[in-house]
Amino acid sequence: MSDAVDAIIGQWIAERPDLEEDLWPVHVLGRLQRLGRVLDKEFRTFAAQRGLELGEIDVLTTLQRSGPPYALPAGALLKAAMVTSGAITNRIDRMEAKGLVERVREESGGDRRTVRIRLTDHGHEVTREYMAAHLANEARMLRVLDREESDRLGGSLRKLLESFGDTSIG
Amino acid sequence: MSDAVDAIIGQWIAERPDLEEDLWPVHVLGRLQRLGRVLDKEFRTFAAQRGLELGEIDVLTTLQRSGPPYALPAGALLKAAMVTSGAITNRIDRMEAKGLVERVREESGGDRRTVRIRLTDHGHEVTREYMAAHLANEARMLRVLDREESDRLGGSLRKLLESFGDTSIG
DNA sequence: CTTGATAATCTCAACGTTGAGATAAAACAG
DNA sequence: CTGTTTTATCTCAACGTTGAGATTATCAAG
Repeated sequence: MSDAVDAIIGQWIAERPDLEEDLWPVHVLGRLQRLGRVLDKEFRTFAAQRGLELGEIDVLTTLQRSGPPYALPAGALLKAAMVTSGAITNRIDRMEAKGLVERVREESGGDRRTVRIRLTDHGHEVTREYMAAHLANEARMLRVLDREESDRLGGSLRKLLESFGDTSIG
Repeated sequence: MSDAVDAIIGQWIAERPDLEEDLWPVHVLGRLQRLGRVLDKEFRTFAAQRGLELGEIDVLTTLQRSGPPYALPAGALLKAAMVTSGAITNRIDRMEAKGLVERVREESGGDRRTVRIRLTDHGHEVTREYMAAHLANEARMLRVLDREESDRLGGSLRKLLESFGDTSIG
């Protein structure tokens, strides 16, 4: 049993034997980096087959799971998506053109700097269909792990995320 | 102990209780997706502090660990980096301008379609310094896991990578 | 009030990647 | 040989993100 990371580590040991003792973090971080690329590609293709961009999925699901009234300020989406303000503006522009979300400015009383992004009925429907298909796809992708190993893996990953400060979606 | 993914799953259960049984893959894949983003940002910053792009690191380390003569055809770099041909051409252009690599076309006998990318002395030096700092940084990032948990985590990640077909760097 | 600082969003040029197509060389078939 | 297919690399326009700056609104202090 060996994967691409084993091959990479083997090359390093052959070329730089002096580094052998220091390569152990690559077993974890090299694989995480590589899995990040693989999953990104997989999810991007999955979304594209449904006419959606990965960043758009991000916005749709964030709004959906935020619950009624399915509307959040642009700034909240920005933090949840871990991207810059320019990226969110572009996403909302595109998604508004597709009829998935709409910009709502509060007329009376509220903070007139904020723009709330609200799921349209169409956006709701697209998101519901997408989530069902996406979760089925994710279950398929994890067939190789039994439930116990999956749980233990999730626990270790949680420790890492916490230690990196990724503890909140607000 | 809870991280951003716990928060996301909690929101989903509140908004869509009917999905609760289907959310378990998110404990693993949601975290992998999120760790991918976090690590990408971390490594990108780390490289930028040394005047390098993440894609450039990719090329430098691939050439270094390939061993003497520290030269590979553009196509090999393309597969190793998991990017398209246009991306590799651009990277080589930039890195050649920085004096990190050089294009070598075989004059006599060889296949004149292929272009071999070779590490320059400067590229060698930059790569050696970078690897030492990078491995120290990676060890620091994994402080939160003891060696046993780290090994077990690496093992589960290897299973996933293999099941996704990521078994070779050639 | 008025001034200054902070906050939320948008604008825009620069950047790296993608993906289709072009170019050129090599391999193969007749 | 000659013509076709395949392989390796480069070209280029389109795309999404970044990051700095502009715009507009709110808040705090005097």
